Amino acid sequence: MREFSHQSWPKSKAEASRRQKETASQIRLLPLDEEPHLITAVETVYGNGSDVLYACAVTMSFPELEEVERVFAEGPPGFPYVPGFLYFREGAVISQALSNLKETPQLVIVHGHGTAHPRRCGLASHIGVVLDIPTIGCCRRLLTGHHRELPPTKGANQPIMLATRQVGVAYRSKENVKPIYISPGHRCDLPDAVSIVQRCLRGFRQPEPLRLAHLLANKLKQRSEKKIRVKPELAEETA
DNA sequence: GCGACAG
DNA sequence: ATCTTGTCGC
Repeated sequence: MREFSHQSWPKSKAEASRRQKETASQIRLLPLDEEPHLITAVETVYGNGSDVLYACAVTMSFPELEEVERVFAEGPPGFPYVPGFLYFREGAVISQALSNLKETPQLVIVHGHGTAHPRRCGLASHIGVVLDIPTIGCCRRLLTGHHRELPPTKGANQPIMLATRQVGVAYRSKENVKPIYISPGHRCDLPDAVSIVQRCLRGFRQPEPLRLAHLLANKLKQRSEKKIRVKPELAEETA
């Protein structure tokens, strides 16, 4: 996939905020220009103690949802964790993982928000603009905005409102389970974002590509950190 | 000033 | 995100 164009990372929240406003002006929320055949999901997990991020990107056929490719990357965060500024923390390692893909997908689902963001430029939107690819943000928790309560039934949904604008959808992807939060990132609109995520569900809370990316990113992390765990009460005997 | 706050 | 065992429910 397209090579990541290196950027400098901001040194302050003010600078980061300014970058987001500039980037937001480049976001295009239009219907997908083609039915995707390949969908990639990318997810990052955090190392224990060590300051390392582990990213995994998984490509699946669509709508069959069979895995076709998995790639990884790891590296240091580019920014401290500050709610609203995830791109500057995870963007580099995510871009690196995506650049390892042999085949370019027609759409990328990012674990994070798209336009459901204080400056309407969440992780998914920023990744989409920088790499010029269609993206969707799919998140487990709300960062900003509000929505009415959802019935417990699968498929229930409510608009996520930011001031008077709808920036996404709270969607009950599984009965009696907390909703997921869907918002378009770039080169995709809200109806298409919701439709695609719906069609990626396979009985779990998270859409299948994201669920798999999460599992594999954690597998990479555990292999990389080679943890040796011993039950405390058995430590003496073992030692 | 206070609360809220993706990973 | 993570620290954390068993447990309740589909």
